Amino acid sequence: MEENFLSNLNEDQKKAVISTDGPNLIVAGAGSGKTRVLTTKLAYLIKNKKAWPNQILCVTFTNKAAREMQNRVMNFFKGAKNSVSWLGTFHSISVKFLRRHAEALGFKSNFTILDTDDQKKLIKKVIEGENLDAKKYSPQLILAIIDKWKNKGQLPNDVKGKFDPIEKIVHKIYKIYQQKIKDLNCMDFGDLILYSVQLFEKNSDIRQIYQKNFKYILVDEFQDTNFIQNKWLNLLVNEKNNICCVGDDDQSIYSWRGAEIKNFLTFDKLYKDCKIFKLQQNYRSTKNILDTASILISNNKSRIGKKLLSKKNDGELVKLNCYQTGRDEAEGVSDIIENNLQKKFSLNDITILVRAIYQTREFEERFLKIGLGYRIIGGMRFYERAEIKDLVAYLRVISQKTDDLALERVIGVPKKGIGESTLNQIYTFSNKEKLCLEDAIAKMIREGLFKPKIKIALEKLINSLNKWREDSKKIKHYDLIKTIIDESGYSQMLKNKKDIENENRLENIKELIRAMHDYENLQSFLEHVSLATSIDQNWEGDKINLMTMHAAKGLEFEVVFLPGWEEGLFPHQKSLEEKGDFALEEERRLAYVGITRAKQEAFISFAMRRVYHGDWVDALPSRFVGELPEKNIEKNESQNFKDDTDFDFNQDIQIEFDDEYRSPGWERFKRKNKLIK
DNA sequence: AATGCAGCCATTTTT
DNA sequence: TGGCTGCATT
Repeated sequence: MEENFLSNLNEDQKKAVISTDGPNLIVAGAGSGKTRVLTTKLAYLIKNKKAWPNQILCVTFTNKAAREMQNRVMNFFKGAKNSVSWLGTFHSISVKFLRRHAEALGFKSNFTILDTDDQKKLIKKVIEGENLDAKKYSPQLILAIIDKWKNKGQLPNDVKGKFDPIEKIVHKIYKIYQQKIKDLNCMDFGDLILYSVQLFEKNSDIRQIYQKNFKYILVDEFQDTNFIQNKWLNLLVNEKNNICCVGDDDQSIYSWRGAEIKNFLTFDKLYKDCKIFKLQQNYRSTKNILDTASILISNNKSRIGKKLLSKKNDGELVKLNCYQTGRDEAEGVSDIIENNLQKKFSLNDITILVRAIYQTREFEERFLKIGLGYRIIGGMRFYERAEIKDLVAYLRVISQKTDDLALERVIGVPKKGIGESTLNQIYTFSNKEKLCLEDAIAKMIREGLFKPKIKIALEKLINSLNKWREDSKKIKHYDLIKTIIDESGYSQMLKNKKDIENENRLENIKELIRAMHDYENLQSFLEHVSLATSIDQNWEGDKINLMTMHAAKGLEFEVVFLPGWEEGLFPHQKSLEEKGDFALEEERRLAYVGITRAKQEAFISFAMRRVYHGDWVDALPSRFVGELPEKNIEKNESQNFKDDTDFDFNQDIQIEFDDEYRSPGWERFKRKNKLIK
């Protein structure tokens, strides 16, 4: 059995697996089998009776990764009944803690998790309540600052230091906002981690229970943890310091979300007797692909530095294609797929990775036109669609009466003849009486504060909600939703609409009902709704994948297309403006992540002109293009221009020879192609 | 209160 | 380009 476990591993991997006790840091390059190591370690701990499955805390970056790991471990132990119960993302594990111990923090166990949309709406309400200019203080901006504080583990009373005028206001809003969501018995994403930390800090008895229980802690993608997540981990590590973190500094791409690479780089300072393992054998990509990625990333100054060795053959050269326009690029990519790739690969093996999600649109249009199947991972997510949010809002209020945000949506759809003014009255009343919206409405009805028409509408709604709550005790949640769709007038509303989108809406609702079957009860379904990540959507059928490079982290594909390598788009201008050289290096890491997703073939491309904001914009090749190693690359720019008689290449260069737009990559690109001396 | 239209703005990445 | 806000109309 033990042979079975370890025989698939190389020497370095084996060492990392069997070093179970004390702090361990595994520095694992792209494609070096870090997930395999982590999974094997998990199984190894169980097999050797070092711990029971429920005594291991294992944190992954996405739910998908958690699920895969769960499956793999179960495969090790065929017929085992115990799954690894504490395996999940920081957020999903936190929810588990918080549901159990909500009272200790003054919450009720059935709290609702707010999404970004809810957060913004709530902040907007606070801004309006404070009579502030919503233009100057956009919810977006305020939320970003609040999130930053939360990522650092600071609740309103902990935030200190010198405030600039804006931060002063934001702090005030933060205070009110935080109180409000607590009153609503809701938590946002940041709260899940933050309150877990607070739970353990304030209740050492509770902390000790878990600390004792978790004999081992395993952490994946450690390079992308932020301050508060690191603290969360440190609070749970037992006195033997049995914590094993896996990561790759070259794949740290989430600093904008508060991730601190410092956690990774100073791990051995925090845990003095830490053992460090390096995995440097790449089993994923061909030599050409790996060399391309390695040379590119070597332009970064701040990195631990490691040399990845490919276990594969040279493979195809990495193709570098230059197109005239964004549309040509989409056409070119689809041509390559149709003419060359479809013979060798299934569509599922082919993925297009973009910097920003809106870039998928051009490809979408093309694939629709020629009838190639595709799926977009991320973007407008399933649970962000209006009809889905509507129905989920009904479920939320039923599950928790105090969810005012959901009730407000419910009041709005289908239309009940209740508008802003009535809503404002209700809000005023609920503030005064310190009641949630629903209770406020009920009381206002009793006191006869509504006009007859409105009273009838609201009375009907309240009665329905109560009925559905009763129903929910008797019938399955996936039947409950059907009742709601029917009795709320939602289905009638859809029937009355006659636009093209309607079919899609009905499809989505069917899919919602189907998805509900996968969950035991209403609450666990609602939890899934708020914590599902973009890559948690369905991967069924044989289709080309479209997603951002961020979303592709941890995944691998036979063929990868990397379009849009243009200055301003990639590296993205906004990131450079914000954080300069630091951001540039992160963009480069993103490029590294992108290239290293490919197993057999990689196609990098850029366009000379592109439609942006509705009009044509000239583009320059990304500086990263100039950093690609000549010997591993096959360039296909020339024939594009040869075929095109309208295009005066020299003239275009002159136009673009503004200092402002000059990028190092472009200079080098031209030199290589003998466009300049 | 609901609908419709004009003009505005924006597009980085997400648990 | 297109989605969203705000204003005017019904």
